[in-house]
Amino acid sequence: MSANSRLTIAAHSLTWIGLYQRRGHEVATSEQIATSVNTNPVVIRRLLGELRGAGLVDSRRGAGAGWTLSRDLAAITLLDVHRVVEPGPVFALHRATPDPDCVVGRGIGPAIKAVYDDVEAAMQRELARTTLEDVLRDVLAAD
Amino acid sequence: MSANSRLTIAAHSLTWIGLYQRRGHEVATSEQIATSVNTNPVVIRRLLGELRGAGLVDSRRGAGAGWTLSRDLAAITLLDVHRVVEPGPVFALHRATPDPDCVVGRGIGPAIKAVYDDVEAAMQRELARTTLEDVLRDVLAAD
DNA sequence: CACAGAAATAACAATTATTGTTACAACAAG
DNA sequence: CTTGTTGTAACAATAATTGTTATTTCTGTG
Repeated sequence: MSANSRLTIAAHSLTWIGLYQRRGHEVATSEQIATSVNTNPVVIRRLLGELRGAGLVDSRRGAGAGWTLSRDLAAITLLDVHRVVEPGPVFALHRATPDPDCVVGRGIGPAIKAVYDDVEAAMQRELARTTLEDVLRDVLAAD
Repeated sequence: MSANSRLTIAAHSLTWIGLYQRRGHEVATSEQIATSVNTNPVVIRRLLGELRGAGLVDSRRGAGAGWTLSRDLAAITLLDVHRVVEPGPVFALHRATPDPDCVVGRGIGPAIKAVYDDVEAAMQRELARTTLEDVLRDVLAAD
């Protein structure tokens, strides 16, 4: 697969909007965000559009339009973002059903899925520990 | 990307070889394994070839050839397998370098990478907790 | 030595996700 | 009405996974 930087780009975008608003601006445009991220504005709009669907950001249209956070940075965890931009499991089970006449073929699916579920849970616990406020703090501290 | 079932197929293959050997057989052919997994033998050979490079299996060529485990199932964790078949991080950073003239552009990479590292570590801890012996036990218990 | 069975390997197509890009429609502030 | 920006569609480029076919290489056995 090509590199999957959706979570990175989404977190970057939200953090940028948060800092921009904190500095007194009303709305951030996808053009501005794209400049900081170094990508195309449409990429930003697509991602932020998904995040809007999850209630993390709002958008205004028309002249003077742009994006605003729906919640404070401190109320958005990386897990919140991850859930939106990376749905679906990290590991897939078999693409085709394994041989039902084989013990291993019959039992391996459920057996390994139990492990995958634990792995996902551990991942989510880690992602939930960090808010975008934490990220912004680290960003500013490193400057 | 297409579904990533490499870890699942690899674990299935190794578990199958382990059970087959435990039942008194010398070597397992990719044809047999492919039947249980329900895929093409070449897919199995490719994966097992990578696992051989990591010292998890051996292969014999010629007539009566096939695959054998290099270690007991109890000495192979899912992390061992994962390391071989899914190298590289779960989350990628930016594809293109973010704007160095922007505070967020400068700092977001290291800030978020620290989180990603913690997530990977948590994932690996979980994967290391399960051996293929555990998997086989669950498989047989469910039968 | 010849044969047969199986791995080793190369090559290709199909599918899919991500990313970047262009173009244009929809919309709202002034 | 003009202008700036989102909303959206459409497309290409890239890349990874998976499946498949075909061919070569190796080795045990008769």
